[in-house]
Amino acid sequence: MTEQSAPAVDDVEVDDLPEQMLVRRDKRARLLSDGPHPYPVTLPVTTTIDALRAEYGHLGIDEATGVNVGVSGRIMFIRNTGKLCFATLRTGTGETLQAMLSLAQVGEEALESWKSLVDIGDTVCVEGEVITSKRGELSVMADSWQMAAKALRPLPVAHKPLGEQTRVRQRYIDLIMRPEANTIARMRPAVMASIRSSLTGRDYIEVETPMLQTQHGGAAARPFITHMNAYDMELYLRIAPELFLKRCVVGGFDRVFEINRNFRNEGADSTHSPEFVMLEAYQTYADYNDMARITRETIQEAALVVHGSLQFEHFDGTPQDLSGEWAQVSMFPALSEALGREISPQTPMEELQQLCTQAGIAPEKTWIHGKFVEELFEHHVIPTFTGPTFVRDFPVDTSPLVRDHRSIKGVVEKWDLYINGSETATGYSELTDPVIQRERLVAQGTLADRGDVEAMRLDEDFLRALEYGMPPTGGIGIGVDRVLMCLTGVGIRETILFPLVKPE
RNA sequence: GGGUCGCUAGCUCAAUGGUAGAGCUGCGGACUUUUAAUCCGUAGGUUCGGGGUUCGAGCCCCCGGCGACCCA
Repeated sequence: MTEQSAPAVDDVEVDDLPEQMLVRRDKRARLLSDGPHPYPVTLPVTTTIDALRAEYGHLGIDEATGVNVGVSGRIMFIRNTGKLCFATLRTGTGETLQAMLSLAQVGEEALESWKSLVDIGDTVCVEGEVITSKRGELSVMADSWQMAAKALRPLPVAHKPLGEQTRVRQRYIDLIMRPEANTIARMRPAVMASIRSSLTGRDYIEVETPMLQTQHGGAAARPFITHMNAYDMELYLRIAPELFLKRCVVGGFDRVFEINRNFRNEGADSTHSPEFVMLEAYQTYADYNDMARITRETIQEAALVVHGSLQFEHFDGTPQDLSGEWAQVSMFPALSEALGREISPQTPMEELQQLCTQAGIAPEKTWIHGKFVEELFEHHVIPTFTGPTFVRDFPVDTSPLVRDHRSIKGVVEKWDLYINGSETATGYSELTDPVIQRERLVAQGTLADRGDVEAMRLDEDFLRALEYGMPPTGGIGIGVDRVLMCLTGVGIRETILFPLVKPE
């Protein structure tokens, strides 16, 4: 592209723009030549819409305060009459304030430029007195106005729901238009802070462990693979921080946690995102019962922070009750009851395969005994849950990092927490015997060699760490996105500001 | 992976195989207390992309793209 031809191409592209964008570009040009500047470096802002609402929200009808302010906001609605103009300014929190421009106050020139140059979607700054209108609307009666940011693209109509595509692909529009999007986006950091506070309040230390790993482990999942040029080697984006956090425990962190992103190279749907936020926490001298209690309390404390109650409603009005103790079921007995026949770790594979076929579940070649049991459980039992439920005592062969149950043969001390049918957290009494751990990981390696892309690889350094001795330890993983889902009722892509989407 | 549905103006949506429309937005005009202001006038389209059937395709057929839902 030569310098001579570039402007010509640009001109063609500009000519192709919809009329409304051309109009706004023209208004920008007029602002540049005649003022006020469409993109000023600074403005006489003295307060915020939220602060004005808080301080003067109680005013009655047609009151004057004598207080002069400079305040800025995005124009959501405009109502112009001949000599008096109204605009609804909105701030990021969704709070609004009315700007009023009267001929008597701002003069003919400023009023005319306002009417001809200002559009819905522009961000403007008005200076003037804080008043209420004759209808009681809190307003600033402008002495002058300036442009804060001229919008070159029109906003969607405010009265119709935004299309799903726009919501996800252009979240900034979603945030401008939909208060609910804003609320959810602000709920996430509140929940993150609450979780941190719940754990640090229980003497946990937060650490950060590698996201780029030379071998992936700590969960059964397919990793993303990347390449490091300096060492000319393949690296994996982590699927879990578990093996590093356990190294911390070996090193003397008796209570340790991490909140960060995990990456799993699997499908994306309303409950799965390829990158998601996971809390993992480990506590020495705790078992999976202790960790279940901490999990429940942590989620309950987060709900209290954002809803003020453990009984609240989702955005669609669905009631959610997180109060009290949560139900606990044991996997094999619950499945046996649902199927009306005894299912145990000793049930023959052929019988499980047959049950899957009857249930319309298509087994995959890589499935092992415990996987069949878990699939049957998901199909027959999980849909019957009515509130938050801990599912306890999982098959040993699908949980290679968990210790055997202290009294039941063939299962491990692991639970999964289901809320609204979605796996929200998991907890263990961790396996601390380095010899058994090695045997389990060797078995995983065999599965991987057979083509199970989710199986773990042998992590020699992790085993070496365990061989120095890890005290009895309980561990949990809480899906932060899933917690947000149960607090809001929306899909995982709505809890994430910028979920991965295929390019348009 | 399989099935169903969707993609039309800036936005949200209409349109028996027969002139592509509406509301809001925009533009021009009126209006000094509006609240999605109102009233009058007016502009706005490569119907997701490609191919086919037909006198004629937004619509029917095939291929592809993106998405939603259900199933596995």
